[in-house]
Amino acid sequence: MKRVLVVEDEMKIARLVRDYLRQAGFEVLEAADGPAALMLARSERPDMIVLDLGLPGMDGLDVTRQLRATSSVPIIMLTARSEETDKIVGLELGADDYVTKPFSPKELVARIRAVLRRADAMLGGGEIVRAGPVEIDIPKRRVTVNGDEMELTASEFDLLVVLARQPGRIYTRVQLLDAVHGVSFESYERSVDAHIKNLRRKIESDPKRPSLVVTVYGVGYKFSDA
Amino acid sequence: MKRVLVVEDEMKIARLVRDYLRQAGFEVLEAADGPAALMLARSERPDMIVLDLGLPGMDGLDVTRQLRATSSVPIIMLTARSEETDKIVGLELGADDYVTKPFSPKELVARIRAVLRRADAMLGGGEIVRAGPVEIDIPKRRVTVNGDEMELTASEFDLLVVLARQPGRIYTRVQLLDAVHGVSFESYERSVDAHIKNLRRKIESDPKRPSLVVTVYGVGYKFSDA
DNA sequence: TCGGGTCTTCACGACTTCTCCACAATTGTT
DNA sequence: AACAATTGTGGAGAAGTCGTGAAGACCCGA
Repeated sequence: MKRVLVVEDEMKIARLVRDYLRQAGFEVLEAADGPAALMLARSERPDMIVLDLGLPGMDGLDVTRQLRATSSVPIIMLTARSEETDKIVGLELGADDYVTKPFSPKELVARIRAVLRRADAMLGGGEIVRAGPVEIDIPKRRVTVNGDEMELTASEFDLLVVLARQPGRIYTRVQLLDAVHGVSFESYERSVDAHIKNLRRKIESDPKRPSLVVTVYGVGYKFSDA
Repeated sequence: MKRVLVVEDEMKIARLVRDYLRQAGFEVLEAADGPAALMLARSERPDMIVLDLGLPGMDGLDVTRQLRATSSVPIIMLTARSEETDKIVGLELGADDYVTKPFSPKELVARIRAVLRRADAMLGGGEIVRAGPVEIDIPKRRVTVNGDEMELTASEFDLLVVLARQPGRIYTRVQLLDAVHGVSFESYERSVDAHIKNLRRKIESDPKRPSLVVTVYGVGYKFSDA
């Protein structure tokens, strides 16, 4: 049975959605604001999230960003019809679909089913990136080097995925920062160096002489394609 | 520039979409039915396809199936609100996204961009510049001369790219300085000479008699177009 | 609120590259 | 040919870049 986290501050709508989803055979978790949503998402790991963008306090887009930082859980956004810009930004942040208010519960359920099916199809394929001795299971966020599993932090993982997806391609520090944070956040470029250092400590056989994550002097870093 | 094939039988919608996509900087190809779409997709190899499911004659889902049989071109489906089953089947057939009518062109463009971005990340467009015996892989910043790989510094590489992009075209030292640094930086013009010297040492078979990077007395340098 | 992990930022040393100069070699001009 | 202008070149010092450890900020779960 699939579990859906509904993030909605308006009681009336929340109840409507909850009842309808239960009727349709889903297990429903509820949160009324951003922080609660993030907490529940982490602790309960629902199969998908229905997120109202018009939340008080924390903006719905921020919630999306933060969720996406550590998880690829499918997200459907609820928006008032006027917030078109939000929709677009939302889609770019990685929301899987959105529904505009007013909506029929029937439509919402249909979309939830569609998104879940799509997610399942994805998972079935199981996206795996291989590069040299490194193997990355993206949905599971698991990395092995020569078969040995490594424990990476969120940033280290994101960095490695970007680099390993296209071995040989060189990325600047700014590009890599973008990969780690959703959007280009103002910050010290060289924090990338620190992450690279830690990443190397974990995945390189001789971190002093990196053979996987290679620095390109004056430009940035790349995953070796030799 | 990205090329989008729009498959739509209703003239009004087709025109609306076409105009909006052109405005957004896409090149637009058009087909009004399934067979035409398949033909164009095969002959023109567009970067993505926007496909109306409600086509006369051949069903949009059949088109999807046939496309998928030979290609992995990204597909966005247009559906009328009621055809829910179609949507689901479409996604299972490998469509990348769907948009329900009525839709805003802005939304469509946003989704196209999102899908293209995803596809790009997958592929990694390798731009390659060739000039004489020199081959330059820009994203990888790799240079080969007659197949032998050369190690260039960042400045040498930047210089070479500018010159090799348009063999025969003559650049002044100032222009070449601009190429190396972002904007025209106040500095000693003749440091370009030093870089040219080092570059020649690496890529010319006889650096004393340069045949690739040629000096134009009194003006500057060019890449030989002979 | 605390404790543990992660992320950012900083400062320093080691290293690479760039700039700049002086002088030599070449080219163009008279 | 003689001269002037321009370019080639080696090399030294300046400037830039990277690796690193450590300190503090930050975040999250207990």
